[in-house]
Amino acid sequence: MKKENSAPTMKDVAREAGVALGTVSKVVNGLPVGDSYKARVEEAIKKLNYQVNSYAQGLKANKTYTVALLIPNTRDPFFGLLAFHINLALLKRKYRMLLLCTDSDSAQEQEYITMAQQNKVDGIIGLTYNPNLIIEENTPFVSIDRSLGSKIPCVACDNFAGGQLAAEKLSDLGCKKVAFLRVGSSLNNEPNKRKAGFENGCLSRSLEYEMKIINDGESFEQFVDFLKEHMKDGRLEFDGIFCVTDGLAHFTYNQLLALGLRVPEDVQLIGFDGTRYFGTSEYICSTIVQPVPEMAEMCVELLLQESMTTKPPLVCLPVTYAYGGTTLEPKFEE
Amino acid sequence: MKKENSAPTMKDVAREAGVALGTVSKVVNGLPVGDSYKARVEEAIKKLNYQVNSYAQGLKANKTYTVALLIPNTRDPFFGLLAFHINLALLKRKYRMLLLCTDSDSAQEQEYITMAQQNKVDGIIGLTYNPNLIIEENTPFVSIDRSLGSKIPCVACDNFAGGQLAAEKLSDLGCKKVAFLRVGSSLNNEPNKRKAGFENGCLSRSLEYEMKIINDGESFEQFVDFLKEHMKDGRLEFDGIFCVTDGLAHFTYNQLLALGLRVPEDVQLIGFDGTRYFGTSEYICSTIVQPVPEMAEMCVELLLQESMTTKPPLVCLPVTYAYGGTTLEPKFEE
DNA sequence: TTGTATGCGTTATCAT
DNA sequence: ATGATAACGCATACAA
Repeated sequence: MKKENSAPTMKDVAREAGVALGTVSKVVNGLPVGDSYKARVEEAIKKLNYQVNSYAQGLKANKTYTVALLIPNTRDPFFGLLAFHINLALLKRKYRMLLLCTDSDSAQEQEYITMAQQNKVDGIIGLTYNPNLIIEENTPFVSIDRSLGSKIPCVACDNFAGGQLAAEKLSDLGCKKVAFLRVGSSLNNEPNKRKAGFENGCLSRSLEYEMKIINDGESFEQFVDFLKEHMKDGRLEFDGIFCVTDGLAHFTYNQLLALGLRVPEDVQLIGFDGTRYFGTSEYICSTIVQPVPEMAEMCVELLLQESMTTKPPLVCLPVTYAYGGTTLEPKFEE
Repeated sequence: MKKENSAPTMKDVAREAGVALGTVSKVVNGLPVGDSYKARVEEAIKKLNYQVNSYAQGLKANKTYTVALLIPNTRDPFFGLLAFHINLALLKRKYRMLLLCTDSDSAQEQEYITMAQQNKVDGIIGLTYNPNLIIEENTPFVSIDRSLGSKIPCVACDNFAGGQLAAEKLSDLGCKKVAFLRVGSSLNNEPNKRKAGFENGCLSRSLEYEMKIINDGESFEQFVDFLKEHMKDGRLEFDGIFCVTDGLAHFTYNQLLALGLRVPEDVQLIGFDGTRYFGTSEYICSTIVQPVPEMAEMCVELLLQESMTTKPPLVCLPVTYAYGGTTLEPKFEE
């Protein structure tokens, strides 16, 4: 009577059923076993309410069916959506997910990677910002939105095409002079390509444009100043603005209203990400939508695909444009 | 040469350092060891890049430092915020969190509880809807927003006080006749108390009120019909509306505008939850704010508090009112 | 087909 | 203080 209240083990089941330990293991794992034995074992399992200990299983198999997700938080709508779909994709495959919110702390990112490896996870999916991340070779890793070297696959939406699409849409909707507002990351990550795509789109449409780029951590007030500088006689020089994220678009929307401008009549506004009210309602603004479910599936697929000898270093998934009230209605298009 | 690429084990470290297995264990766990031995072991650990296998640890200790969180999703802002703070609270205590999004599927809820127990988690925190959930006694459980029996602590905000506060605020802000809009859950959960609190508040202030309650899954169109029925000569009979969630408040806001009404000038609107744009910006509407960080801390505290012999069956945390543009500004108050 | 024995990586109890 | 050894719960190769 070593442990009164502890959960029953295979040994307990074997004793209860009057069979050997190995037999129980076989029944549990669906290996061929005599019918009468099988029945007795199953009865004992039910009686004792036995459940296999997956920690012990993992110890044997050196496989844990667990994947860690490193992400800044689940409070930002984009991150929350991403975490949700990655969770579903993993659970669908009978994998468990360890959530590690880094709270945008680079030191935490490194620490949690170590923690994940101690947990002997089968792989790690990470949306990280630490520029000096050290990834051990022995744990499969998939990065989101940022390349971590050619050996580690990176999954992102097609940010360049998204920027381009934004420019083309603004042009299609009748804009003559547009602006690009961006909070720049010093990191060399995929979302940075939105700028190049936008410029490319403007050039191909001969659309006049200007850009205002501030650094991460700097005050958004600079955008307000920028807008004010381009006001003349109560009118803004721009009739279209592309913001690098929906969050910035929302901020800009409020500023434009405060300046007495109408959106979309005076200025049209396009954001990026595809953020919706309450996760599922309307879009908060007209936006370039990231294919989050597909990105999640791709991350999981790439991570668990053992057979792939050479994994693609960068996968870009297609984006779409969605109307969200801050551009002229589709029916107004030519 | 059994496993070429596998992670190094304690045995490998012992061999490398030329000491016994037990000595390595002591060094790792900070138990007294001779200085020269300690140095050698630490050097070997660094050289081999050794990391303890917490699965094996858990097997021995029958403790895994892992907690499972059952939640419908992380896409809804409230759930995303809650998951984030629970994750932080657990990580702060060196606990790991298994995320199990149920996608509002009752069958999944039960299945994931079983899965969590197989994983030998040290406890489960659950925000669930399955009316017939079976919780094994042997795993500590804390429920959010719904009582699961006197043996299982339930953590929630003070929903009754929140409803009451909403009524009082509307009264303070000058409302004469108000309405309560609610999507009812057939479940006997805590948020249902918002209704009773609101009624109580209206009565204590002698505030005239009416209620429109639809069942979960029914169309929101019924609310639109309700509003239209109470329109007379382009004016609404109500000058204040309390919605059971911010999501419903947002929907109602749009409907009111479509009916040609001004918010907050013609009708003031208060929601519930404290939802913010992008998780951290302004409130989406005037709202009763749930103390999410405190609720998260309380859940974790109650779950891990071994010493408590008798845990409280229900803990209600205080709510606050926040201005969010759909009520008259505070300065307008008397 | 069924039972037995060994090992997975760690901790803890022993002697030494 | 240090080293050997048993045990945690399970899977499996092997013996019966």
